[in-house]
Amino acid sequence: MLVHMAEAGGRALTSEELSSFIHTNPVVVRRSIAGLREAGVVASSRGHGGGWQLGRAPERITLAEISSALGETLLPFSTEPESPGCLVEQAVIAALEGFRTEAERLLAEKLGRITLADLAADFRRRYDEIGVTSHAV
Amino acid sequence: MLVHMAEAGGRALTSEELSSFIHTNPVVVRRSIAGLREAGVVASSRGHGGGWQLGRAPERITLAEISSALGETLLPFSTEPESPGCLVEQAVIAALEGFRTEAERLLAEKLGRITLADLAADFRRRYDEIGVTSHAV
DNA sequence: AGATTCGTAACTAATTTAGTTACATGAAAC
DNA sequence: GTTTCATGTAACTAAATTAGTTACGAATCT
Repeated sequence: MLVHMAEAGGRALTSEELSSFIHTNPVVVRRSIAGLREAGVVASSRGHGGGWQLGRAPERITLAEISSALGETLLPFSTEPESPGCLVEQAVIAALEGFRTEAERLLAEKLGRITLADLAADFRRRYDEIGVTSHAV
Repeated sequence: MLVHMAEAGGRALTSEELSSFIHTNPVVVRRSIAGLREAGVVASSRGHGGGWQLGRAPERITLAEISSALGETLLPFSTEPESPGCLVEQAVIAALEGFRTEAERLLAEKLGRITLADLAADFRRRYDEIGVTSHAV
C-alpha cells in the first residue's frame, strides 16, 4: 500500500482504492495502517478528496520504521516468563534475551537501509520492463 | 524440556514428567518434540523405563538446530506471493527475500553458538546460587 | 445541504493452537 | 506369557487470534 502511495504522485488514495489493490476490505486497511499515522509515515484526511498519502518523502521512510510503527516484532518468540521462579525458564530466557538484543539491533540496522523509495524504484523498473498493469490478479 | 533432559543424567524422562515441568499435557509434549526426534536431538523409547533423553551430548546441540528441527521460522513474515502478477508485491517480496537470506544466515550463526550445555550450565549456576527447587510455580 | 471519507465499535466467520480422551503399539518386569 | 508402563497418533473440544463485515458518527470539501 505504501508503494502505491509513493507512486500516487501526491494524490491521496482512499482506503477503498487501497483495499482493492490487496483484495481486502476498506476497514481492514484503515485498521492496518492506523499505527503508521501516529508514526508520521502516512497522513490521512477525511472528506471529499481525502484518503491516505505518505507523511514524508519515500527516501526517508525505511522498512525498519514501518515494521516498528506497525508494532511488529522482528523475532518470532516471546521472552515473557510463564513460570516465574522456574530456574530453567530463567536460564532459557536469559540466553534468548541476549540473543534478541543483539539480533534485533542487527535486523533493524539492515531494514533501516531499505527505503520505500528503493521499493518504488524496483517496482517502476519492473513496470517499465514488462509494461503491464500493476494489479493483475 | 531439553535442559531437564540434560540435567537428568542419562535417565529417560517421561512425557508425563516433562509436561508437569511446563504445566501442560503429556500429549502436547509428545507432539511438540516429535520433530526433535527425527533430527536426532532427542531419542524416545517406549515401555517400562522409557521416555525421552538427549540424542547426543548437550555440547553438540545448538539452539539453531533445535529451532530448525522444530520447523520454526527465524523471521516472522511470509514471502509467499498472494497476487502473482502484481508488480508491487514482486518488488516487496524481492526486497524481503534479500533481507531474509542475509538475516537468516546471521541469526542461525548466532543461535549456532549457543548450546544446550550453555543453558544447562547457566541453570546449574542459578540453582547452586539460590538453592531452591527448579520448578517453582 | 449533500456527498465523501476516515475512525471506530460491534458482530460474525475462519483459522490456529492448546488441551483432552482414547486406544493401538512396543518394551520391560515378573 | 501376562501385566504394566510409556510412546505414537487420531479425533474431538475449547480458546484465542485474525480477517472480514456492517453500521454509524465525525470531519471536510463542493
